[in-house]
Amino acid sequence: MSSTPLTVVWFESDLRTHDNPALTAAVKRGGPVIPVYIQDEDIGDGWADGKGVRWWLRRSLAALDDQFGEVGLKLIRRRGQPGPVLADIADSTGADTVRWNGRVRPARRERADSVAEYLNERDLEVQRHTPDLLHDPDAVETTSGGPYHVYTPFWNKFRDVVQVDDPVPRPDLEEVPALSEWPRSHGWDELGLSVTWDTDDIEDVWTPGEPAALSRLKTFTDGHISAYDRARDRPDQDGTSRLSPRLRTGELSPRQVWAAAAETMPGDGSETYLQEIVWREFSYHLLHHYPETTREPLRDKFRDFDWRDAPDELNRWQRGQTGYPIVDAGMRQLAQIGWMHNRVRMIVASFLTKDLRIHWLHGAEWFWQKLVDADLANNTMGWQWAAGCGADAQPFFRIFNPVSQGERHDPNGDYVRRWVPELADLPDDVLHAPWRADSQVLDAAEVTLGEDYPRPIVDHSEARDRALEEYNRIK
DNA sequence: TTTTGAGTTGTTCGA
DNA sequence: GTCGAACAACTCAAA
Repeated sequence: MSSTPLTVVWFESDLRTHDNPALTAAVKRGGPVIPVYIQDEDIGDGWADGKGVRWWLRRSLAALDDQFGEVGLKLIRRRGQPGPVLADIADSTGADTVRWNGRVRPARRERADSVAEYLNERDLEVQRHTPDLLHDPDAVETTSGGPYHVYTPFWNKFRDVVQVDDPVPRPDLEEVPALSEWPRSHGWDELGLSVTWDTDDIEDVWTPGEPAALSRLKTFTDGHISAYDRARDRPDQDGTSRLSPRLRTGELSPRQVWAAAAETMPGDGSETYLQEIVWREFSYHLLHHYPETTREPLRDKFRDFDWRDAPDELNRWQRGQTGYPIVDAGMRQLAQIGWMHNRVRMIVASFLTKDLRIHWLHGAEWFWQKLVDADLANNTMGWQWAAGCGADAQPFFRIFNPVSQGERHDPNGDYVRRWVPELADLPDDVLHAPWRADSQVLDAAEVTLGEDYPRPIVDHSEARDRALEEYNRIK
C-alpha cells in the first residue's frame, strides 16, 4: 500500500480541465495524477477518426498538454489498445486506480466496459464518472415505452424529465504532487495525428484547445446567441455557435454549454440554441438504440431504393464543381476549413441524395473524412434525415432547390463570393444561377461557363422529378 | 383500445 | 410580389 495513491485519468473525447468529473475526483483523492490519451484506430464500429478530426485532435491535445505543463504535469499520449496501455502505465508507475468519464458513442462505451474488465482482472480499480450526455438513452422513452423517432416529442419529454447537472468546478491542479518519472509518450507521427491540410485557411479560422473553446463560448453566449434563431440560417454571417468541434473533442461539455446558454437572458435565440443542444442528445438517443444506422437506413423500405452509382458526379460534388454555386461554396468551405455551415450541410446533402440520387453513405463518409467536428451520432442522423430514410425525416417531396435556398439564405452572395471566387464579379441576381445570365453579363464578370466554372451537372427540375418517381416507387 | 390532431429546417402552382 | 393550398406519411400524446 502506497501512502500517496497514484491515479491514472484516461482522456478520450473530453479534452478539458473544466467540468471533468474524472479529473476532479482524481485530484481530490490526493497523490499524483497521470493524464493519458490513447489514439486507437479501430474502436470496433468501423469509423476510425478522419483527417479533419485528427487535424483538430493534434492541436487540442497539445493545448491540453500545455495546461498540464504549466503545473508540472504531463499528458501521456500513446497509441494502441487501451487495456494493455493503461495496465502498462499503471504497472510502471505504481498507480492503483484508473478513472474516466463515461463514453457516449456505443462502440466506445462497449470498449470501455471491456477495458474496465481487463483492468479489474489485473487488480486495478476502475472508477467511471458522468458521461458527456445530458440524458440517459434508456431512461427517456415514449409513453408506450421505447425510443423516440421524432424530435419534437423527444424535446418535450426531455424538458419534462431531464435535470441537467451543473458543471463540476475545475480542480486545483497546482496541488497535485509531482511525479518524478513520467511514463513514455508517443510523438504525433507515432500517434497517427500528423495531418497535412491542402490549404492554410484552416489554421487561420480555428484555434483548437480548451482555452479558446471557453473564450468562444463566452463570446457566443454574451453576444449573438440572442439572435441565434434569426441568424443561424445565414451562412454569410457568424450566426451559429461554431462550438461543434469543441463538443466533438470535449473541449467543452454539453453541461457547460447548457449552463452558459441557459444563463443568458431568456429569449427566442437561446431557447432555439438549447434545442440544438438537445438535437445532439436526440442523435445519441438514436445511435444508442439503432447502432446499425451508421450504415443501414433506419426505415426498412429504403433498402430497395435505387441509388445511382455515379463516381464522376460524386467526385464533382466532393470538389465543389457541380455548377450550383451554393452547393460548390459549401463543399469548398468543407475542404478548406474542415467545417461547413449547418444550413449549407442540408443543401449539399439534399443535392447529393436527391438531385444526384447518390447513396447518403458516400456523403456521410466524405463528411467524416473532412469535418473537424465529425461526430458519429450527428453525422448519421443528419445524413439519414436529409436522405429521407432516417428519424424525423422530411417528407420525401421536400427537395431543396439549390437556387432558391441560395437566394434566401445568402441574399447578398457574400458566402458564394467568398468560397467560389471565380463568380465574385457576377451581379447578385444571377450569382446563384450563373447559367441564367446573359452573355454580356458573363463577359463583364469574366466568366465562361464550362471553362471558368461548370455548367450545372444536372437540371434541378428534371432531377427533382426523377427523385420523386423513385421515392414513389419504394413507398 | 381506438381515434384525432399537431407536428415536420420545403417547393411549386395558381389566383 | 404575395398568398394559400397541395404535395403523403408517420410518430406520438391526448382525448
